[in-house]
Amino acid sequence: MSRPALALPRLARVTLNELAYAGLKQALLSGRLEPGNVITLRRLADELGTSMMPVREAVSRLAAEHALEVLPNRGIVVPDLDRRDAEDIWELRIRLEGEACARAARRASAADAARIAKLAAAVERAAAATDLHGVLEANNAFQFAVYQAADSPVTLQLIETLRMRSVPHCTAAVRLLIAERPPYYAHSWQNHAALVAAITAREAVAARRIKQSDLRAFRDYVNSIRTRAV
Amino acid sequence: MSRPALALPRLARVTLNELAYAGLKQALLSGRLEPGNVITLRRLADELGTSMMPVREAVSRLAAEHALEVLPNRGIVVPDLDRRDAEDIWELRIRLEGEACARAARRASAADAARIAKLAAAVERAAAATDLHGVLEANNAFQFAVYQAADSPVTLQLIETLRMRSVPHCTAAVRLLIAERPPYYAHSWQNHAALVAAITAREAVAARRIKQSDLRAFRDYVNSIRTRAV
DNA sequence: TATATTGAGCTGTGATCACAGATGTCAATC
DNA sequence: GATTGACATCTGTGATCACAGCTCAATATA
Repeated sequence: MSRPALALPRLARVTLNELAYAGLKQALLSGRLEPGNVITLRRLADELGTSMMPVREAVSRLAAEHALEVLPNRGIVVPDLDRRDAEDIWELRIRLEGEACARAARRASAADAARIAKLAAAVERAAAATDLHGVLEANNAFQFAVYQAADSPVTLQLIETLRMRSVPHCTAAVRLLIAERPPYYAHSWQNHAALVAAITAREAVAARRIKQSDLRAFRDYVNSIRTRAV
Repeated sequence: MSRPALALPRLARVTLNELAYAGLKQALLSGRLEPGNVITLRRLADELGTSMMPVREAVSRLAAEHALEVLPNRGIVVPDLDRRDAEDIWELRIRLEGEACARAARRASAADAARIAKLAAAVERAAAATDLHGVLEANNAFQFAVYQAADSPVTLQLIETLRMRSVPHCTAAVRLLIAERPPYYAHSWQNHAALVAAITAREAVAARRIKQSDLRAFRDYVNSIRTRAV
């Protein structure tokens, strides 16, 4: 037994593969990749300063999760959702994210709650600056802090998968939202605040209800923008 | 416009990557890969008669879904679930598969119901022959026929992900079940029959209830076997 | 006999190359 | 002027190779 005994959870070396995956995931969740955007393995590899190998594995993973789509000899594209998949995903997000909020309210420590409150404030600041990616990033940080407090790694993973498909579908609408409708989303901040309050007060039922009605309202807004755009 | 106009949903060429992925997925869902089994990229490539390339992408995908785990310089292993992940996954399976059964009851056509009934009978035959992989395969065919009837592709995908992690966790218990406890699982067939009946009769609430109580009973059986084994 | 050490043989990771297929441009044709 | 055809270019896929790091068993050491 020559291995240093305390290296137990031996941190796996950070592979370029993982790096590329994390980068693409972040790009999807922050709205930097939008439906229709076509990218290329070689271009991505150049940007990362690596060969195509790590990138193609990362893309392959995301394609398996339907977060990206590989067009045989044309490139890689961010897929848009057809009506049916969109409905499915909204329904599942409402169910899973609602439940995660309820769990978070039951389990969050005071420190968790404080951290969550801080992140909620950051979202508001980013929106005030009409910074699209800033809003989406801050919002993700806020939401995932809540879901992390729910202390259910598998649920967290499913939510991530769903959001990677859902966010690009919503990006255009969010851009409009923060650019043109400040009064509209003002009441979304009230929901954020209410959620933070419910979690702090350990009111699981209220937390679920707030998150679910917020998501439904957001879904309706996105749908209204999209049907108008067509 | 020289392309034949009717090739619209141009069927993507079947890549070796996809083939390897499908093979591994099937191996996991049918209990041919059990927790602790260590495999190797090179061995898998040999078995498939290809290079390592397609296999490693397939493994990479499954590792992203936590269905496999890559041990840095030792090989690839089927991970077993710790208590917390196991609880999470049971909870989510109960929730999602229950809901899928309810949807299936609402939407299944008569033809769907008939097909489902046939597949349920096949499970029983496989169990009578104490054929472990046969049981798991027939069971998957039956269950997924139900979930397919639910007509929610995204839900189906999430259920698949969860089952790829759950099935290996249960395989040992199922082996014991079909080998030593025929009277025990006899009442599981009653549940299958009841589920088929509920779907045929379009009783969504009953379908959900039956599936959920069946899953809970199965979970408890698996847990009892596992704690006994320790 | 128990412990330490070496080294050969693995492992997955990443780079590079070859290739079939699709695309889009541009000239030849009617 | 509109259509067709061919060719150069670019795509992802798969094979092959080099390599650093770990494992594990045989060996040396006390």
